[in-house]
Amino acid sequence: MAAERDSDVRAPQAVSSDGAVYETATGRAEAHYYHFSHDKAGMGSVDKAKVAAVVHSMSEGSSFYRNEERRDARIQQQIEGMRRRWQALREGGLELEGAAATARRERAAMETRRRLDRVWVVVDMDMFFAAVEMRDKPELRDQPMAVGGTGMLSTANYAARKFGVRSAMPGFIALKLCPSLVIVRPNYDKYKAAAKLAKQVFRRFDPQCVALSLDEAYLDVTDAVSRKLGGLPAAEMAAFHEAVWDVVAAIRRDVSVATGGLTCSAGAAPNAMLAKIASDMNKPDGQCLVPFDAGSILGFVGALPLRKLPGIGRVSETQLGGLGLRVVADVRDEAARLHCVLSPRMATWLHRVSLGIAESGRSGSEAGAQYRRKSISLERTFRDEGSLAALQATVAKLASKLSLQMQGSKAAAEAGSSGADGRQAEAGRAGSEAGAAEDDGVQAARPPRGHVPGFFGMADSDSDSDDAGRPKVRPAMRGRTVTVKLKLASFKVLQRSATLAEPTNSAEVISAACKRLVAQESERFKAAHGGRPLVLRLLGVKMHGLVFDDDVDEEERAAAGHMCKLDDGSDEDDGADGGSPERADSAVVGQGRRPVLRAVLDERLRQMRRHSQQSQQQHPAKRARRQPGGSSGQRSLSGFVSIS
DNA sequence: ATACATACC
DNA sequence: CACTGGTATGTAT
Repeated sequence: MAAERDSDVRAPQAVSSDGAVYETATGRAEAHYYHFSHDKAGMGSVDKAKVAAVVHSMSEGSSFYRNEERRDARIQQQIEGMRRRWQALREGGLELEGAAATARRERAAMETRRRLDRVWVVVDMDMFFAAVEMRDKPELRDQPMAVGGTGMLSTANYAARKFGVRSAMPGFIALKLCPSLVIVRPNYDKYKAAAKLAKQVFRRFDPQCVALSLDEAYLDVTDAVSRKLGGLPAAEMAAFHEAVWDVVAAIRRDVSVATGGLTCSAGAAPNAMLAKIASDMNKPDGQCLVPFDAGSILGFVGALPLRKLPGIGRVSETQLGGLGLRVVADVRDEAARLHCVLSPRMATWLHRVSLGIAESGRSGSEAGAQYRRKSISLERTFRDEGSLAALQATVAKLASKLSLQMQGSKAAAEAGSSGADGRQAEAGRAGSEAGAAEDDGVQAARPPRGHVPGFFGMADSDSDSDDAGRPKVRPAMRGRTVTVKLKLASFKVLQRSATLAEPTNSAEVISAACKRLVAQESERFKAAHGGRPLVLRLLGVKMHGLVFDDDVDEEERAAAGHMCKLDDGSDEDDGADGGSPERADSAVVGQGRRPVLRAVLDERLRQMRRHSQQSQQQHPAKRARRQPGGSSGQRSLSGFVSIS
């Protein structure tokens, strides 16, 4: 989480090639838009050692903590293996020389693909949930507060952060750190309403903007910047940067006005990855512009701690740290060696992002590609339970709930409150924000679709209409593979899956399959543990291998004897158009149609995550992934700016 | 195809 | 009191 800086009237800044922040000549625009300043403290004044001690004392000896220790031990072991390989690489050795050649070729090819002709902006609402609560209850404003429950927090305001309270922190630990902390239960409807207002602003700057979560959006503002430049060739880079700066300031100002004073932070850059990183650098209530030239970009990314890269989480950071790599420039310098120690994908991905290169086009969506979810799941945490009958009852409930969601909006609507289960309306969802600092980690990223109010205590997670008020159609789907997730009382997680002969969304079929898997595992556990029962703290049911009813192919249409033409070209999440469920980056389906919103979102997710993950075994970290070729047909700014 | 692990919000 | 929930994807087997 970017160190919180004070926020009032920050001069426009950009980062120069050495990673330092410089001022542009564009101070005025935001000077009068931004007013209040959260005290700069943020986490800056937190006594980290003390916080760590408290957190540790609260966790020590718990099942959770013991599980974490096992996990850490495993990771450390992997790192040992990596380190040995790393050190065994000899200068001048065959392997390393070969890798060096690969890395050189790779870099040259990547530089070829660098694009500086699109302007991306990532907007991130500041401590979103908490900000909404504070806006609506002034008495909370000067009070340390967080949104969530005693189990888990979603987000905390800055007063609370001073005590070390963070997103994704269990509420009971937060209360130890800050006894006066006020924990407010989430009011998702309010957050959604606020997000909707913000989105209306985003749409004015980019009609195809994508909301990645309630509190975060991605915008391609290239056209808005062009307009700002009024068609005049902004031969000067400074004038171009100023225009970008002003557009971002305008977005933030308008969001604040539209939402009744909520603030946001934003980053602008030639690609979404850089914009995302930049959005975190001047929060809260600030913005950061990454200059549109390769030299500055290399300096900017090079100085970043690896953890700042979307896709590098706690584990990858630790692994790379074990090799002595701390900032992005380190991996750039060690690209060859990394090719010898990491999986090819991970190595290539790291190399590419270390150069600040990422997809900058709108890709798939522009060709009318359609987003289709790959899986749908529900899971539930409960008190340790060792009775198989009780566990199976939960499985049945999850299965029927999932079945309902898979049957689309009609089924969900008809189900009404029957699915009830009001009793478990507990904490519902809470924190987010894996691990480290980062933004505000408002999680509720994507409300489960077809969610029936009340089941998990998240009332009305999805409204019946989209942002434009059109009725939302949630397509029915079936899945071929069912997976049950079991979290033991020890926090160890197991998963067992089975592929069915036919795709289904029947509650009975799903339930039966899941129960069988759970029963099997229960037996296996008893056999292996001298008859001790399998005690769980969580059960989950997931389906993948999905086929959508509105996504049938030609033969099916013919056989069904009707046209499944549901898509009107609107940006419905799941309009039908016969697109395949896979990526269709190059599929030129429906040229003139508006891209499906979700497809764009999917694109963003890919760009940011594609690279995450890694796996333990031998290869420590993430992977890489080549992006589909840059999309064409986009207006370029090259007429306005000289691109180096 | 299955299992596990990581990441993101 | 008490360490979430949902989706995606990489890697290994």
